[in-house]
Amino acid sequence: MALGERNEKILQAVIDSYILSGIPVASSVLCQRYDFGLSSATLRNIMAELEEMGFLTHPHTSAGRVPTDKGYRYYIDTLVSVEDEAEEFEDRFSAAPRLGGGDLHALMEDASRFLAALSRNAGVVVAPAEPEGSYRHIEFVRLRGRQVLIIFVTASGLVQNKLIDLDESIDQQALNTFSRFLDEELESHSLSDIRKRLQEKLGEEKRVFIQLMDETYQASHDVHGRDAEKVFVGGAAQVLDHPEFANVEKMKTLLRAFEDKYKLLKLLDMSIAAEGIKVFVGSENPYFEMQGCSLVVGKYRAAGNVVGTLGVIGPTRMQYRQAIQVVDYTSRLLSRILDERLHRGIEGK
Amino acid sequence: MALGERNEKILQAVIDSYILSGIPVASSVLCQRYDFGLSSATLRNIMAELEEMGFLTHPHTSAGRVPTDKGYRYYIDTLVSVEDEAEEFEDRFSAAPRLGGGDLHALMEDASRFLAALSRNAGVVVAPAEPEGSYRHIEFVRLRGRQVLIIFVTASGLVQNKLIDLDESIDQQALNTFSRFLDEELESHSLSDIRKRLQEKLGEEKRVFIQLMDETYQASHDVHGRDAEKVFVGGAAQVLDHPEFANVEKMKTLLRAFEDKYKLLKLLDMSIAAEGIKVFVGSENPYFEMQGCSLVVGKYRAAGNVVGTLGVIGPTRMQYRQAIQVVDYTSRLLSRILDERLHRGIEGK
DNA sequence: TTTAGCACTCTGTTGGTTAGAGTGCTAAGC
DNA sequence: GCTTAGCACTCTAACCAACAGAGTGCTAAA
Repeated sequence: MALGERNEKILQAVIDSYILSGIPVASSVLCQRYDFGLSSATLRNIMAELEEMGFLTHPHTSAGRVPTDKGYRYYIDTLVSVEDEAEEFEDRFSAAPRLGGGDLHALMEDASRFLAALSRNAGVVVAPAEPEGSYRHIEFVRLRGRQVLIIFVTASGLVQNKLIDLDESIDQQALNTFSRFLDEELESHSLSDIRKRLQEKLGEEKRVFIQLMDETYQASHDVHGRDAEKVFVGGAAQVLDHPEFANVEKMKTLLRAFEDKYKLLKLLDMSIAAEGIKVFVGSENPYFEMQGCSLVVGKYRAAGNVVGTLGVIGPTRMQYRQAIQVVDYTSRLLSRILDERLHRGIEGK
Repeated sequence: MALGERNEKILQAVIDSYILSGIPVASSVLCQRYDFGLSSATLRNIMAELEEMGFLTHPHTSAGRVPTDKGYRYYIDTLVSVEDEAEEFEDRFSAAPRLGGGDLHALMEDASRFLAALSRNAGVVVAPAEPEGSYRHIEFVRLRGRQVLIIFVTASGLVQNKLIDLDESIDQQALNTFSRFLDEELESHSLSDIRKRLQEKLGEEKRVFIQLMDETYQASHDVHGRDAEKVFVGGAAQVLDHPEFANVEKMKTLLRAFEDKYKLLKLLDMSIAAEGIKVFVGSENPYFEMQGCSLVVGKYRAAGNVVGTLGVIGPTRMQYRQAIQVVDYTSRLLSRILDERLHRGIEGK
C-alpha cells in the first residue's frame, strides 16, 4: 500500500497534529499550520482519499480527521525514524535518576516507574525469566534445628533463596559436600536428572539427602516465581490523565487490564521473538482487549541473552517516537545494570 | 452527645439503608422498610433533629438524608458490634484461599488481595518492620572470587540476603568464625556498637574484616528495605466500582493516593499504637487528603510482637461491619502464618 | 489539477418546560 | 405534648427546541 510522497507527508502531518493536540484535524488547520502550498479544499480532497484507503476516519460528518489503527501502523512503520535522535536522547536522559540499588524486585519496580516517568504513560516490566534449572551455584546453609536455607545463584547472577525444613538434622559439613557435588553435576545435567539418579543410587540410610534433593528441586520451581509476580506496572495513575480515558468505563477497563498481570505477561512475551522494539497499535494485539491502547515493547538482556521484556502502554494517540526511544534507552540501561551485577566480584569493583 | 434510644435506632436505620443502597434516605422509605410505628412526618421531624445535631445532612432540599462523617463515627463507635458475628464469619471464610507459599513479598501481596476480595474494597498491607538490628543470626557465604552473600535471619524469622564485594578474598572458614562471633555479640550489642568496637580493636592487617563488618552494617540497612517498597495495595481497580467514584477526578485522586506509598505507610502506621482495629472516617485522617474515603486499620504480629499493619480503604459509605471483620480475620490469619514460618524447624513440621 | 464558494450535516450549548421526589411547615387529632 | 395528615415549596433530572459553530462534500470555475 504505497502512498504518493505528497499524500504520505499529509498523513504524517495529520497524525503528528492529532497526537499533539488530541483534537480531530480539520483541513483548515492543516492548511494554516503546515506549508504544503495547497488550499484547504485540496487537502480536503486528499484527506477524503486517505480515508477511502483506510488510514483516516471521521468521528462524524462535521468533524476533522482522526487516524485509524491502520494509519498509525503506516505512520510507525514508515514515518517514524528513531536513529536520528537516539544520541541526543541519550544525552538528555543520562542524568536521569539511576536505577538499581535494591534487590531485583526493587530494580524492576524502579524500571517500570522510570519508563512511566519518561514516557508519561504506564511502564511495564517483566522480571527476568531464568531458563529453568540454569543455576551457576547452589549453596546450603544450616540455620537452626532442621532448617536449611537453599541459595540459588542463577546463570545471570541473580541470587534467590528458599527456606526449607528437613525431617532429620544434617551438619554443615555434609551440606557443603553436597553443594560441591551439585555444582559439578549441574555443569552437564539438569536438576531433575540429578534428582532421579540420586534416588536410584542412594540407599535408605541416606534418606535425608534424597529429601534435600527433593526440596531443592521443589524450591527451584518456587524461586522461579509465580508468573503473576513477575510483572511490574508503574505510573498507572498518570496514563489516566490522557483525555481518551476521561470516560469512567474506559478508565476502569484499563486499570483492570493492569491488574491482570497474567495477561500482561502473555502480551509482553509475545514480542520476545521479534527483532528490536515492537509496537502494537490498538486492536493489533490479541490479548489486550482494551481498544484505543497501544503498546511499545522491547527486550533487555543479561550476559547477552534476552531475559525479559519491558514496555510502555498508553493511548493509541501516543508519542510513538518518544515512547520507542524511552523503551530503547531503558532496555539498554537495564541490560547494563544487570551485566554490572553479573560481573561484579569477578572482575573486582 | 447522647441520643435517645429511639433516635439512635433511627440514625442506625438511615445509615444502614444508605450504606446498602447508596441513595439518600427519604422519610417515606424509612417508614416503609423499618417498623418504627411512626409516620413519615414524625420520622421527618426526627431526621431534621439529627441533622441539627450534625449526624445527617442534605444534598439538597428535596433529597433524602445522608450521614455525615460525625454520623458514621457515632454509628461505628456505638452501633456496630463485631463480636456477635465474628465466629460465624470465621467459619464462612475458613475455606478461603490460603495465603503464603512464596516469599515475604508474595505473602504481603496475597494478603492485600485477600483483604480486597473479601471486603470488595482496596486492601493495603504494610510489610513487617523489623526493629532495626534485631537479627537472630547472620551468615556469610563465599560465592566466587571476592563475592560474599550476607544472609540475615531476623528476630521474626524472616530471611533476607544481600550480595557484596570485598576488596580482598576471604575463605569460608574465616567467614564462619566471623559469623559465630557476630551471633554471640548480637545477643548483647547492636550492630553499630560491634562495628565501632571492631574498628578500634582490629589492626590494619585485618582490614578485610573491617570491610566485611562495614558492608554488613550497610547491608542491614539495605535489607531493611526502602519504605516505599513495603506497602502493598490490592484491588485498587475494584474500589472504583463504587458509585462515589463515578466522577473521573475523584477516581484519579484516589489512584494517585494509592501510588503514593509513602503517605499510605504513614497513614497506616498512625494506628500502630492504638488498641485493636481503628476506623478513620472521611476527613478524620490528616494524611489522606482524599475526602469521602474511610480506612479500617488493624495490626498483625509475629512472635507476639506487632510487626506490621494492614487495612481496607473504601468510600465512607462502606460496609463497616464487614470491613472490620475482614481486617480482624486477615490480621489473625497473617499473624498465624508468620508464626508458623517462625516456628518451623524448631518444633518440626 | 486546484480552488473558491456554498449548502449541508452534525455537535454541543443554552434556555425553558415539566414531572417527580422529598422536604418543611401548619393545623388538626389523640 | 407528641403525632400525623395535608399541602406548598424547592430542587433535580430529563426532555426538547433552538441555535451557533465547525467542518465537510460537492459543484463549478480558474
